[in-house]
Amino acid sequence: MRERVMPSDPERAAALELVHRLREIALRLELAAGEFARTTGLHGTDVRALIRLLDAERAGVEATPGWLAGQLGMTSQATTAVIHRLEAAGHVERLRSRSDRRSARLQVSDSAVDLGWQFFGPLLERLIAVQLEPSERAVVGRYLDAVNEAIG
Amino acid sequence: MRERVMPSDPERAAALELVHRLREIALRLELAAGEFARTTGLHGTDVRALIRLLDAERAGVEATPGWLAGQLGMTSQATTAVIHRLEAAGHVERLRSRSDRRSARLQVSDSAVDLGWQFFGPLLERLIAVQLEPSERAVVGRYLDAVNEAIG
DNA sequence: GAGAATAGCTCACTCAGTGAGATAAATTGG
DNA sequence: CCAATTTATCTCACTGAGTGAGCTATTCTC
Repeated sequence: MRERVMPSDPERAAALELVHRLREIALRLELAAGEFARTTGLHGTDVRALIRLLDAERAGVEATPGWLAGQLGMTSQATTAVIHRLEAAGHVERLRSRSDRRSARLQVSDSAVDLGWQFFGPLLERLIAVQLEPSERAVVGRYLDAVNEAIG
Repeated sequence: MRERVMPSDPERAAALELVHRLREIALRLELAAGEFARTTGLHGTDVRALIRLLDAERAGVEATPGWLAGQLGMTSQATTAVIHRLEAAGHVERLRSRSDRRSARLQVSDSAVDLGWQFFGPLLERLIAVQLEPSERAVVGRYLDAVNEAIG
């Protein structure tokens, strides 16, 4: 190797630039969630839990307390507390699981969905409004998929 | 309007799909930061602070406690505590600000940079390794820029 | 069916983050 | 140029989110 290839490589620098932009987006989404938490009086963790529960519903996955704990990277006890708070606020219902009577099925209430839509709706609309040609969208989609795979 | 245009619009659905992938990336980056925190014995907030400080350095911005508080969306007191912890761990140095003697200049130590590189280096390499044609990279770059603008 | 594993919970505790308020330096108005 | 105000940060006392230990109920395994 006659010279430092990597850091001076313009291809590499350009790729790094994309990663920085992705991180910037991640940061801003996090701050937006934090702002939502403040305006609704919820805690940051509670908001993250709600989002994960909504994602589970969308994906058709049965959300249990244990599953949620894994998603949040927290202990089951802390997750129990989160669920209690969300339940008290009327955002989540704890239903019996049919398959396992030790477990519970967590269901997000309509009011919580409405609340989230009220706050994130406009943001989501702006994001969706970013127009791309179908071919461009395919390129972006492939890139995001590759990134997701690289992280996971 | 004869039918629900928006939800059934395939363009819209495809755009939404991209947003979901972005959110997935944001979530995974967050979890990676959490894992880094656990392995290093730092707190999640401390890691976020370190990352922001490194970003500031890269951007040539002078990082003060007040600036950091804003970046973290936290009070100045909590930020003082974060800085104390990072200082005690030897990850940050508090230097005098030349322009304002009330304020401090926060500098990340080399050891912290090394530590971060050790953990995030491999991840970053995998992300950079996602190969794109220059034209594709331009498309992705434009999309990410547009998304960033839409969030901010 | 006995023993092990699993899902979730309660209890007691720790410490991260907040509100109130202090200090010190910079800025502004007369 | 000095008093009043604002700004940047810090200390103190407190709250409550998250953890570890350990319990109960149910399911799995042999």
